[in-house]
Amino acid sequence: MSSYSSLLSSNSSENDKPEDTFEIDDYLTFNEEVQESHLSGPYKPNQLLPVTTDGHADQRSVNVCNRKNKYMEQDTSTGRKWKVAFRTKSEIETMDDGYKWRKYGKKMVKNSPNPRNYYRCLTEGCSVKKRVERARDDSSYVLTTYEGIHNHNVPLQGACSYHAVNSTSQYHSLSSQ
DNA sequence: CGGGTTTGACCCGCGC
DNA sequence: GCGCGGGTCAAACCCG
Repeated sequence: MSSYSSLLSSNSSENDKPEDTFEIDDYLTFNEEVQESHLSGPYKPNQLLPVTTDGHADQRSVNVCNRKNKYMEQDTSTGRKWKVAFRTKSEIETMDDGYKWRKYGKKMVKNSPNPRNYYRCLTEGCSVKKRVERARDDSSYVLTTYEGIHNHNVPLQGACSYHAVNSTSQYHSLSSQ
């Protein structure tokens, strides 16, 4: 895929070079209150939406995200939230995705030996949050959940250099949590 | 000294 | 009402 940030932006720009991208193991995006009329294809309301399993977002995925972005812009007053979750097999947890984050919390989660870390986007007026934790069943995987849509561009152009290694394509559903 | 992190306390929703 | 678990706050702390 191109960078996560360009995927989320309503007008996806040019693709990054392959060496500037990171291989994701899974990529899920879901909207808590999405209306079926806003989605095409087999997706249903409140359903997790597997976007890609090979580490590259396909055109359908981008279309879904773009549609959802527009939908959210129309309904920010309703409290609808966009969530994007993906899993990477990586040694490091805090990957530089081009945005500036501040850590504001850390919690041990039940039935997991690994803590969950909470981050907030530092850009003023942007309320995007993300949660990072290691998978409870395999600590070599990092689960990252983004909540919200950035209302600004990536502040650090060219900073999206992820080097997660040995990605695989196992399906993983966060709905089991 | 300023900005980011740590960490215990606090808040809130939910199930019983 | 109470306890539990997840999420957030904020003071203390750390570090460049």
